[in-house]
Amino acid sequence: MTVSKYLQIKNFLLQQIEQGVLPEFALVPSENELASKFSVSRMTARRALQELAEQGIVVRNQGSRSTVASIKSQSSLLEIRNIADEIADRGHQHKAQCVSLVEMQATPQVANNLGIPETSVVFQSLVIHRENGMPIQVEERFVNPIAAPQYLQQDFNSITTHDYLTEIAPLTEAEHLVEAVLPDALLQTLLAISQHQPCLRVSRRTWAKKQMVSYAVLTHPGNQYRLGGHLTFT
Amino acid sequence: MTVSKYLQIKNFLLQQIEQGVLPEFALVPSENELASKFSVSRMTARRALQELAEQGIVVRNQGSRSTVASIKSQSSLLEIRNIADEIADRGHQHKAQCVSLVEMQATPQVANNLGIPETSVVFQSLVIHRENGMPIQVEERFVNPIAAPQYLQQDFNSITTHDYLTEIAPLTEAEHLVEAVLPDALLQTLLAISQHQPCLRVSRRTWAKKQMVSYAVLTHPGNQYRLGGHLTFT
DNA sequence: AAGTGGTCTAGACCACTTG
DNA sequence: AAGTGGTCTAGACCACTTG
Repeated sequence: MTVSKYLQIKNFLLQQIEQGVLPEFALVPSENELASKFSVSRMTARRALQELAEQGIVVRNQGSRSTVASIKSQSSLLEIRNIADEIADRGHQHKAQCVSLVEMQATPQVANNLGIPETSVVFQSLVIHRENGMPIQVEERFVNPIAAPQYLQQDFNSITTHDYLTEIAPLTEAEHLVEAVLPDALLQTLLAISQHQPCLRVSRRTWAKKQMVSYAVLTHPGNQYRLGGHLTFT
Repeated sequence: MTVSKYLQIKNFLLQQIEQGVLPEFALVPSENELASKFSVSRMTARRALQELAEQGIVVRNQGSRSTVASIKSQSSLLEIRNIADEIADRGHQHKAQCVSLVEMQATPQVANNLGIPETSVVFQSLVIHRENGMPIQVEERFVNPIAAPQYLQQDFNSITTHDYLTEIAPLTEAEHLVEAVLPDALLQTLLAISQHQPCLRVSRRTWAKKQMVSYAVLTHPGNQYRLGGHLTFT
């Protein structure tokens, strides 16, 4: 499988940005420069820049040069995305660290969110996601044992919970709740932030067919993470 | 100002979909058909389809024809809702208080978000929304004077900015950014909260047809407001 | 085999910003 | 005046799904 030319250029630029060769607000090579450097037509070089612009990574300036956008992260509310893919798309390195993976008695809140009896046991995982080493999400997830009986046997340092769950049971439905919260002591430690740093929390319930699979509480430092969405009305 | 060809094609297709000529899952004209119908090169027709695909309005199927996307996946999350309607739906009383309504020089940030020259003037409104007397949203809105020339003459204590703007120019598109922030001094006063109370901020840009209409920064006390969404996958 | 979308070329003219 | 990004053309070859 050969990588298409525009993707090669895109990845080259992403790498330059990631490595700091092209810092925030730096001038990006022009379409013509990229075309000649990569022995490619201008339309192909253009496509690489265009897609980076759509992802909010570079800013196009008609009449003058494109620049590297401000670093703040952005992700789409419209898609259920794997945090690992999101980070990879930004050309950054993702690492997941599984802090705990246990079976526990469902609390009333958890049982309610998973739609199971209060007497049930559930699986619980706590994973820290890092982007280039910086903690960007603490993922606390409660899983319905009926939907994923082998959950406790997985290694969530090497596969994300999201990937594992979609593999064994494709998602058919999801529900979100987004709110701003202050971090408790545990979150302060895990995210390496102060008690007054606001956090963006996404609580997500997912279904496969009609069965509820998991309830996840995803907490992000407010200064590191944003959610974006684009809507078109007909 | 003439409208570019790919936009003409895009708008034509949007209209067909809107009017039900092309319902959910219908086959969309191929790139070649559009090219010949509009006397345009295939690359130009392609661009129209490509952008519709990026917006999730059509689905591209390599080797076979593009189709109109399922309605569910389009109208998914973060509806554009009027805060007044939302509060009314909860059976509560809504009151809006217009704090200021002025013409101002666009700051670079505002000009950028409205897609207008930095030398332009814009209209700015600042409105507090209350639910049963409790402040629940501070709405700071910047409006493109070209899109809403009579904006300054309205009474935003009795009609919401949202209602007024949708009345004079139906929304066709919106873009959101959601983040967690700490309130500045003004917000602390207006929302009656402390400096350490996290807030949920939604920045929203809206378009009517191809014209950008307004840029709104909506700030809510984190303990009073949540955003919800439900997604179904097909 | 015919049609479709995905990638790509080597040109062109334009509006815009900068020296 | 020179460089930039925005739009557009008329071709090409390919991988893929369909009859």
